[in-house]
Amino acid sequence: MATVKTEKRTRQSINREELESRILRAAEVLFAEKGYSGSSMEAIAVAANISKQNLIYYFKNKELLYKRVLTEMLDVWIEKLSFLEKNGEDHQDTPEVIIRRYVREKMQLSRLYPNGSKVFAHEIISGAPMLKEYLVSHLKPQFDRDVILVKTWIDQGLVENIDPEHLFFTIWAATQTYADFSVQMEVLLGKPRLEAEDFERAEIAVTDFVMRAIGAKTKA
Amino acid sequence: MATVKTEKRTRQSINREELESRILRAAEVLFAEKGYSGSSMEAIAVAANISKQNLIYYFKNKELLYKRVLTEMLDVWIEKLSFLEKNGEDHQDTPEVIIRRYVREKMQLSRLYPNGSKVFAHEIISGAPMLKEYLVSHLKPQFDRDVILVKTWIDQGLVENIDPEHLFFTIWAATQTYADFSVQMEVLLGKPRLEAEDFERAEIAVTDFVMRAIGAKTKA
DNA sequence: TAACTTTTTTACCATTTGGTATAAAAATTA
DNA sequence: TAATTTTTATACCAAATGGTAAAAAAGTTA
Repeated sequence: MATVKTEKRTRQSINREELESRILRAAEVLFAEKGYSGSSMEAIAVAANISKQNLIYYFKNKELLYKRVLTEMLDVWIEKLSFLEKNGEDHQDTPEVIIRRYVREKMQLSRLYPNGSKVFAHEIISGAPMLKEYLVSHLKPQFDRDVILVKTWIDQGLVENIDPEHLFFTIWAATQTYADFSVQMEVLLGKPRLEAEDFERAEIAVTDFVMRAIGAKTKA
Repeated sequence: MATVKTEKRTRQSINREELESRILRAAEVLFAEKGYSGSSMEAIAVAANISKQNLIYYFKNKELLYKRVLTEMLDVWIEKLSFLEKNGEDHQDTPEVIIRRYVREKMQLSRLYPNGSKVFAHEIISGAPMLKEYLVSHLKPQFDRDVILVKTWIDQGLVENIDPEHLFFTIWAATQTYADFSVQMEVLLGKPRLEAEDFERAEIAVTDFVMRAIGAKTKA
């Protein structure tokens, strides 16, 4: 579609890219914590260590910046979410192996991109005003295929007669909660931060739940 | 502490109560959709069908109003969350019966108070600035007792050797997601709204997952 | 080095926001 | 009915917000 211009890597273009991603990271943190309305351009600029007007030079308005943060995150996200399909058709992995890997990948997303997850959560809870279209065009087709795959597993007797749609809802909720609701867990576990070992325990626990739920044996 | 004044039920006091709860409902809807910063006093007033200055007469600032919305919701919430403890000690219900009821109650909260759930979710995702203290003082003690109860079940061989803390995290996440992420589900299920039947299916699915996860037999 | 492009800074502004001060109106009580 | 309290409406404001206009500064290229 668009003419791909092979960027010359001048000092300027390098700086620009670096600054752009610095802005995006700063914005992500703020949007995660304060939501869209609660994050001012001024505050984002300060967090990125530039002037507000310079921020506006790079992202000409707040909505554009917000959408960039969202889509940058979804690029990573969706790729992982399509895991099931990709691995299910190519290889001949068992449902257990596939789902086990799927849960692990989702948990890693929560651990590695907690802010992205939170921005996404705020957005969905708010009715997905900026994202609904994307959900319809990108997530739903993939979801439909994944649901069908699980149904074939059920037909083949590979897993219990579970509810495929709600299986996905439960897996997503159970894994994303470790990013979105981390503060609640910190309080309840009496820890200042969720550590790597907490995520490991969580991954084992959630994986075991899901394995038993679909009727697979638990691997010790 | 405070002198309990037995309110005389004049026409004024009745109107006041009715108006106050109308404001709280309107505020809840807005906070759920737009978050704290995204909901202006003006917009809340309009939604409650009064003037902004009149709103301020009833709730002298935004933070106070927000906290009232939160605590009104938590009163309902926490009562249901203490379900386990209450029923576990008094009656001699089996873990299966208790957890089954617990999941059902949580699902009902998502169905009946989706806005409250969303306000709560926004708040926690944002780091619980207004609620952290409450979580420490109210939710944690209760959580600790519930965890101990599950541990005794495990010791008595009544349930599988599950991870109690993460069992609760998973149940909460899997049930609350039907309030908080309803928009995503609507898109994926291709429905304009989640209906009663969706909640029924969801409740069955989630209950089955949890039952299998804890190692109880599924009731047909 | 000169022309040109990209980036940064400075100054400004209209609108929205949460909130105050105050007086008018309505309801309650003595 | 008069005095008092509660509720509502009017006028206003300082601070913050997203954004524009324009020029200075820095970097790139011919």
